[in-house]
Amino acid sequence: MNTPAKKVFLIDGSSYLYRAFHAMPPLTTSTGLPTGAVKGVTNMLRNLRKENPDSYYLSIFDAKGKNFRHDIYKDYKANRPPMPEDLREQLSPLKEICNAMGMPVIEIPNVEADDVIATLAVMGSQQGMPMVISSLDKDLMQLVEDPLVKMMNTMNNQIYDVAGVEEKFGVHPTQIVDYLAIVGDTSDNIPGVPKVGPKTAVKWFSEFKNLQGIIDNADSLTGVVGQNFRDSIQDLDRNVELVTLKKDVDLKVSLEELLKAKENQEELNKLFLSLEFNTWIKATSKSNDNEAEALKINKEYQTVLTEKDLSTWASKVEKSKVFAIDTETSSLDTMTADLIGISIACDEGKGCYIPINHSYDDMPKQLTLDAIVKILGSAITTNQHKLVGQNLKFDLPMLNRHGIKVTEFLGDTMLMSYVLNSTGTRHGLDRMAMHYLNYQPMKYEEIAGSASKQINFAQVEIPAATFYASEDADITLRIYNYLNKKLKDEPKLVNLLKTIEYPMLKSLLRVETNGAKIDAKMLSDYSKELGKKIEKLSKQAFKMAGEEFNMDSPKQLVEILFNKLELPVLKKTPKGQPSTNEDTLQRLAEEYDLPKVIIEYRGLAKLKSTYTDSLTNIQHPVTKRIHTSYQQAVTSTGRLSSTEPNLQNIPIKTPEGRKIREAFIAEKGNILISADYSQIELRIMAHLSGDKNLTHAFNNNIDVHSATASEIFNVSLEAVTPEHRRSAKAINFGLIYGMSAFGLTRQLGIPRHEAQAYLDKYFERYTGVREYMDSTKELAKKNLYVETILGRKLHVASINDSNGLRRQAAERAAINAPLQGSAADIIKKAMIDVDHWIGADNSDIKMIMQVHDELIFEVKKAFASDAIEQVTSLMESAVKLEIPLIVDANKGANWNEAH
DNA sequence: TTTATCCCCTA
DNA sequence: GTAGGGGATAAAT
Repeated sequence: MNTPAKKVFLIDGSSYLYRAFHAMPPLTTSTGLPTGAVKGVTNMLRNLRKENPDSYYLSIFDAKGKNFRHDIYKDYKANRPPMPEDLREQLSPLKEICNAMGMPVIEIPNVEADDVIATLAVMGSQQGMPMVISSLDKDLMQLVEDPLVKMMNTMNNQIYDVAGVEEKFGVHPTQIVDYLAIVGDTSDNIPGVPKVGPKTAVKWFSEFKNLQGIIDNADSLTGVVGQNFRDSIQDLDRNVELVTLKKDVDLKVSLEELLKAKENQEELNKLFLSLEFNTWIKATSKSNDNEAEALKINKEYQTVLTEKDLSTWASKVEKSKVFAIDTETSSLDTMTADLIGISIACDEGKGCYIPINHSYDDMPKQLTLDAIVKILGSAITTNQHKLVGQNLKFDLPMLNRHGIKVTEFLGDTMLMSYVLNSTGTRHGLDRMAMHYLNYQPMKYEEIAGSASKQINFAQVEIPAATFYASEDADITLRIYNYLNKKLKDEPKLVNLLKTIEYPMLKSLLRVETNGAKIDAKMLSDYSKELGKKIEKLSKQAFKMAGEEFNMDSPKQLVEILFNKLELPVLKKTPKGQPSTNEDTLQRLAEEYDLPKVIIEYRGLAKLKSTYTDSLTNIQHPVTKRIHTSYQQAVTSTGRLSSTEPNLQNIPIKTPEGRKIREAFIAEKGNILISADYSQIELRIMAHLSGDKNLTHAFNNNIDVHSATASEIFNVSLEAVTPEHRRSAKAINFGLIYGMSAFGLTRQLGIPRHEAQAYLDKYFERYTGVREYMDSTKELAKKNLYVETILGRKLHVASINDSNGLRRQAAERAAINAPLQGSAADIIKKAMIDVDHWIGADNSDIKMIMQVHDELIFEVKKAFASDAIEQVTSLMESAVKLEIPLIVDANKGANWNEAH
């Protein structure tokens, strides 16, 4: 061999598969096939090969069957639990990937992977090839005695040569076998000498060189460990034999043959496709019809600067079956932002950008907005039923404000993706492009910079803007086409989009635009008041602590409470730090004073920072109102979420907190109305389960918690005490959350067996509920999703997870999802109906907020009674259930009064 | 400047 | 026990 030898990597497949299985989240394909471990190992292999491109790779797996070690020692590996089912399922996909990557799989029946690796290492080394064993198994360290053999932990890139082994174990690789024979190996169930661990073993080896040396001097070993060693001598030969790797396994194939393997990209693409590792699919030179081909569509993006080109695109819009549109703007505030440009795509791979308001030196002349509205705007308006976009809740107001009237549309890719699988990916354009098209579009930061260096889109040069904006429209169109195909098999979801999500988008637009009026003066006064109280409390706290510290810092608080003042640590955070949360402080407050002050401080500091200060800050400069942004494609269950600010977590529990609600007011001559569904999730539970007792309570307008208390405690409805009712309420709530006796114990502060007795009694009386919960779990396990009353599919990925904790969490989520999700469906339907009734530009009544089961309106005082009647009626009849839906509605000068 | 952690507000 | 958003601090970059 004259050419320098290439390295050969020996991959210990099983070892990595196990490690990845525990390290990776429990991913599955859309059909439920577990893929987390395969993904983890494949990723590792890809990285390894990237680092070492000019090398050979062999993958060694454990094969079926017992081996000679089981004959020597019947308990060999006897402590190994069987491979979890969802790991076993990943074994053969991984082997296929290894083969396709040109890392041929070697498994020899009745031979352990370690012995195969040892054999290969010797074969390679004899031919002068550097061998790298990629494994986590310390048995293999013995092979490093060969100067051509090294070990590598590919998870952290640590390399073990002779020095590395000595550093890690304190012994030379030639001593590893003896070392393991003494110390033992728990993973293989090989018992070492009792009480002898690494420290003692290393000490002995440094003194007596090897196992024989130690045995020869056994009598001189002192103490219990010395005696233990003398007692164990008869087992040590066996241990040595177990630990020593076999280096002469008959592989039936030569190393040369194995090293001829080549990667097969087409095969690999097929595997990646079936495992849904879409981002790894790579185009092959040979044309075929897999998804990767989408990448090779040529991009033809045009800048439109003349009326002639504009007309051409207007007629393309007219002739197209579907076109995607995207707007570029000067800010994210649709009420004030300037329109910087519009991009359009009518065919995949082809798009245009029409700059309108770019502003920089040496800029080409742009078309006027007037011309654009006249030529293109009318084409868009008359063809709006073919318009698709990504998050049209943003683009529609931008277009409308600038004279391009769009009230209808064909589709919104964000919502299409959301209804298909709310949790499959996030539903931003970039993430969807990666997920569905395996394509990474240009990022906004790439052309506009990021953070403090970010420039306005108007300053982006038109050629760069053309590429970025056209690509967004193009990608939107491609994603639309892709998802539209997927929706062909999902008529219920199409219906959900058309009857709920799309109308909801338009209603939300109006709600957001309406905004809520706040009393900024009152908030800032309250903020000052809170500020004073907070200052007083912190001074008090500093005095008690004997020093000043940052009370907002849990870390510093731990230092004061538990180190300086030596209060007992009752609870730790997940990361191991002593917990200082309210629950813990409350318990400490029984004995100590400082925790009490901190609790009070925290409560007020929260109100000030999160509510009084930030609400005043976020008041809109023009309207002076609060315009939240409702996120329609974020939650797993179908609920909305609210951001900037979050109007769905305004305090209500404490009097201090409720003062924040008093700041939500109405314009002069107006009044607020709040209408909320009563017990909606429990009612849905009654409807879905058909449980007789629950249904009876709701049909006869009986207080449901009292009814439950009466059933559980065996007393008449009249005899239910407040304490009974409180317990029953906790159970009813827990039910919705898929509770366990453990959770109830914590909630009610009662012993576990008592909580269990309540639950048993509950399910005895409400058999329909029990059956519903069981069948929901079963369905979830079978389908990997559950459904809401309007047919929304909610996927529960971990429902068959081998990890008990994860699986149970998924089961609880599966029970909760149809209840929470159906409630979300119902209020969305109600919002659409109410919004429809209100109509456009109605100054008598405006819908201004949604808080999951509550709608808030601002109405003319004279119209309040009519409004309450109409809103109540529309909400109660939003859907027809087996039990009535009840809405409580109230009016008031502010939100606190109205609620 | 971004990311993680802890805490706390809602239905 | 379910589902969210977000502020402040401290560490990582």
